[in-house]
Amino acid sequence: MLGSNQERQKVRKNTPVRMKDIAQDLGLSTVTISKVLRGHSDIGDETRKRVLKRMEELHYQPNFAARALITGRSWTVGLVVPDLIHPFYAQIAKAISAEIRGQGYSLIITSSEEDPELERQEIEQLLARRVDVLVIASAQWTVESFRRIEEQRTPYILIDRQFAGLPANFVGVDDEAVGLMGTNHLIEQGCRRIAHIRGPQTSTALGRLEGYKRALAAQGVVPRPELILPIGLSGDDCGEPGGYEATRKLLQTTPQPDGIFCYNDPVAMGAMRAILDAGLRIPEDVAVVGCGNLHYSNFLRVALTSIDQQSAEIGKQAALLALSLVNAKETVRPSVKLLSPELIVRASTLRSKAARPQGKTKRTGQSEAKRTARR
Amino acid sequence: MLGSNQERQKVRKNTPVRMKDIAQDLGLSTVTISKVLRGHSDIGDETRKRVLKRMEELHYQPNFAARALITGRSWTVGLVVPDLIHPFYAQIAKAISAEIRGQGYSLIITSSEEDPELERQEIEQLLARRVDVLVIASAQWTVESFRRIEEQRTPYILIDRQFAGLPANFVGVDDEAVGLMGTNHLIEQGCRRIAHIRGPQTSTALGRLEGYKRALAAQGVVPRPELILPIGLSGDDCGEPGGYEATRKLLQTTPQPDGIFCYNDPVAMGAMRAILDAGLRIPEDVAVVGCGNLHYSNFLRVALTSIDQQSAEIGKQAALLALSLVNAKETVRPSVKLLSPELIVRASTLRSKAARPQGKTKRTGQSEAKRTARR
DNA sequence: TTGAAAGCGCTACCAA
DNA sequence: TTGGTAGCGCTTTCAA
Repeated sequence: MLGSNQERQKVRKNTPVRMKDIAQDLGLSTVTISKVLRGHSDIGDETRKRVLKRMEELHYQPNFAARALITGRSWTVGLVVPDLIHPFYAQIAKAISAEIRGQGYSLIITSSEEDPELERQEIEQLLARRVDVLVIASAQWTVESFRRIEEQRTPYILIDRQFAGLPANFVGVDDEAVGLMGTNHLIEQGCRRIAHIRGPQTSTALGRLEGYKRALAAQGVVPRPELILPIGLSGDDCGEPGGYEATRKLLQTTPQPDGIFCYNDPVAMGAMRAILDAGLRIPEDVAVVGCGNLHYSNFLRVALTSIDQQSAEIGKQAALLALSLVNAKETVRPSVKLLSPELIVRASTLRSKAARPQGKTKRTGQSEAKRTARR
Repeated sequence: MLGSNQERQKVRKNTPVRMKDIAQDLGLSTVTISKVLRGHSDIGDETRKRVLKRMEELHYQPNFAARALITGRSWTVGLVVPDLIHPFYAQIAKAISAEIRGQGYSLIITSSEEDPELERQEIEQLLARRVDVLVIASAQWTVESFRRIEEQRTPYILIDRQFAGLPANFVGVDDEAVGLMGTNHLIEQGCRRIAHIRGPQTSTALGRLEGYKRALAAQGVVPRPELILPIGLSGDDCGEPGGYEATRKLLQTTPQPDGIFCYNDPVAMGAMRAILDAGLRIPEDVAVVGCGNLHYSNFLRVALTSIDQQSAEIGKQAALLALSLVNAKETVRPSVKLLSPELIVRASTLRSKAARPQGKTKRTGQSEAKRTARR
């Protein structure tokens, strides 16, 4: 046994073990080894055991490239996100990774930096690598990239952001429900003049805006245009500073808004800073709701009520859908999964006992904070 | 032109374009196509142009698997981190990705969830995929996994956490300098009884502790054991709640500490909460320094002074080192890159005008906050 | 139950 | 300057 091993080492120095090596050691053919590896039934029990034993001994690792070449499957999932640092996407990446790991898949992650052109290139690169399936949170404005993917017949799943008129697989939160939920919560807290700081022209932002309007409409309130502001400041940087600027403007309208539903948490943080800077109280004078439930929402000067977007669940569902797509024999028709958002109530909207959470709602204190360490 | 394309499509339906297809179309051999693709010099100008044109037209994409099989290089970098959601690691991942993108490499990312066994499996998986180089922020206690990597002769780089006695490539921040810097800053701010909430038994935590002690020693102060506490609460969860518990204990010692140097930002956040809950002021009664400079440090009830760990720079340096390793003809001897940390002074330590930042130090207000949006 | 032969798409080597 | 030949390590097919 050991003898033949050493022999091999002599001949092939520093090269990984191949099926051929095992076959030669055992006086079998590579075909037999291959079959054992993949659990074929037509192999003698005795032979199977010998082969498995030798594989162990030599730390045999099948060569993915060779396998991919012949099967046409790379056993990789490609993920494209606009920004890996954003906890929302990081969480999705983590969930996908965890879900596919057990099935022998690996995850190639790329970050498009919110740049459509870069995203296009990244997709090309992943297609060239023949990933078995693509999961994309797109920063595109057009659907052109997706046509290219379809040409290559690589299955793909959009997450987070949808495209009207593109019949593609989609997993994301129901953004209209997000808008409804946030606005209704403010109404329940007794807010009467509710403003909205809206996001860019994405399905996400438009959906939330729509939900905001519908919630008001349900109360017979006609949305006042001066209470719907885009995120302040132009350019890419439309987070905290943008929320600050927009809120400064909002506070100058009379009568002042007494509640603000914000496109996302950074914007809400900016809004809160502007409110505090103006000498007003949160939530007594102005209540604030964010979206995203970033994990630090709890540690702000005023803990921020936010709408959780189920990032882990989005990742998980996307992964499951991805696995089903690669295993599908034929092209299946696109499936759309809309997840329900969840309201996390914190201090920024909690006005006295008037608070009466309803529906899918969670109240929480500091104890919820369970995050991280070791760095 | 179009004619031959359609012909091809007839024969090979739904299969990606191969070199062979282009060769046949143009009456050349695959070898010529291959050379054009890789920019070999020994190809006629005329031929090169024709080939490139046809490649365009057919959207030719080289098959990575085939190329990998023959060259033995997979053109992938494997990254293993303990937790993708942690901004520190996310930032590193992003920086590596950006750095290798231009060189034709893709990044396979896996998260070990701080679980050594899972990390071992992930490394095995990546080795089986023949990644060209591994970058690992390890959650291991032993060096066994690394021996396996060395056996396979895959170059690897440790980041963030080091292992004593393991001569491996390393890129990380100088943790002793971190400890020195944080503690010295507190001293400069006039703190006299400086406590330390220490982390687990990793190189990172031990280095910071060492720096803390050295800074005190330089002042002729002998560190008092009752002022050095491990993160409170046992178990995995040693972040914010742990910092809270440890600080509650610290505040019961007499005389009370007037400054706390914390292992990381979550711990510091817990510490601040405990201090405020005890009715004390930050920084007047107790000043607090964290480590990590998580991007929300600015938005806390009291903005947190923190020591930045250069995550982007770590990622970049690791990527450059990785690229140099895959291109190295022979095994090169391990290189160790220790980056200098950077002190970011905020409200949690800024005591009146007594503040006189010195050395590599940055003072900052809200304006520094430049983060994200579109979600 | 086992294995010989063919070939996946590409590149290395050397001859024309 | 161009291309034939010979594989890379594996799976597929089909014959023994």
